[in-house]
Amino acid sequence: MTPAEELRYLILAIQREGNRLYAADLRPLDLTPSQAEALRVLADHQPLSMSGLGELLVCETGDNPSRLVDRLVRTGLINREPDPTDRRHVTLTLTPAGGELAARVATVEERLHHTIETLITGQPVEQTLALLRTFANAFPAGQALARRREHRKGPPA
Amino acid sequence: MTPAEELRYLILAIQREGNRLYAADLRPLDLTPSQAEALRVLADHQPLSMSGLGELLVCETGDNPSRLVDRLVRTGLINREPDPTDRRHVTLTLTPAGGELAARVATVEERLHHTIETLITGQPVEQTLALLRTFANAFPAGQALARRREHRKGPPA
DNA sequence: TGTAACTTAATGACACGACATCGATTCCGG
DNA sequence: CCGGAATCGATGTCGTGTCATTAAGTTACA
Repeated sequence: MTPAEELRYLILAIQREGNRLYAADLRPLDLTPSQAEALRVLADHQPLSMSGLGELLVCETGDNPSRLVDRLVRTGLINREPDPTDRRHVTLTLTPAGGELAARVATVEERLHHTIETLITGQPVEQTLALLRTFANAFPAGQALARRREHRKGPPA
Repeated sequence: MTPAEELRYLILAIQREGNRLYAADLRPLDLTPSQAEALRVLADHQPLSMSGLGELLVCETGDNPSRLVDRLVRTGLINREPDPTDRRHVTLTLTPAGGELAARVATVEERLHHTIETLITGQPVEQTLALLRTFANAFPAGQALARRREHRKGPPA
């Protein structure tokens, strides 16, 4: 197995299993991992338009997260209001319930990250991150991450 | 952002984008990445039962890949026959068309792996793989990978 | 032997994730 | 001011991916 192939399958396997673990931890909150990510991003960057949210999500690459938002609106976690200045846009904000749940998501994430850290301590973490970063930056989803690191709020000007 | 959190999102982002690239390369063959993986695994390990295939797939963790196999049977790429010695089992093999397509998948994968290698040359690949391996081996999907490395054919005895 | 535990594959349900398309709205060039 | 191009969000469709359940078959043990 070449390094490239092994890397490919390792990343697939880890993503899947990590997602399952994360989903299990989120089940008491009645949230999926994607929904949790949307809440966390909104908590940090609201208000956002639909595509503005899409640019900050690592899941749901490229497309509008309309349906993801739909469910969160239906469950009363997100407000979706038309933007009076440009009626093509919508304005997304967290409801009070959404804010509370976002905080609980943060707690769940802390636990998950703690688990991850115990798995990788003593390992060459920095080298790994460096490699994955250059890898990810070649792609849009990686750039979504970079955007979130910058804590940018407005549209790309 | 802690190393754990960054690692989590990097892996998610890379998996998504890699999957999109791979899917685009597979589109001329009318195959999805999961279907391609099933064909490749069968090419290397046939005949397999349904759950035997499931144990070797990195996608479709845990559960039986019945529906995945369904489509490949319907498109004439896989034979699914009852096992006369134990009628709970099915025996999965590639049809001639499936074998040809598996070979073409191998070509597509070579191209993909070449692309990956140009992205990671000059990077600490070995350290990265080591970290991800220990990470993955904590989980079933990672163990599927290990099983495939061993070229094992029979059930776990 | 008879039946309870287990294994295997299939299926129902639900939420993504990706692609394509559509209708409404806004922008821009003339 | 008008009309085409561009933008935004919604939606149709398809194939997963996961959990739960079910039905059929086999095994193990009293």
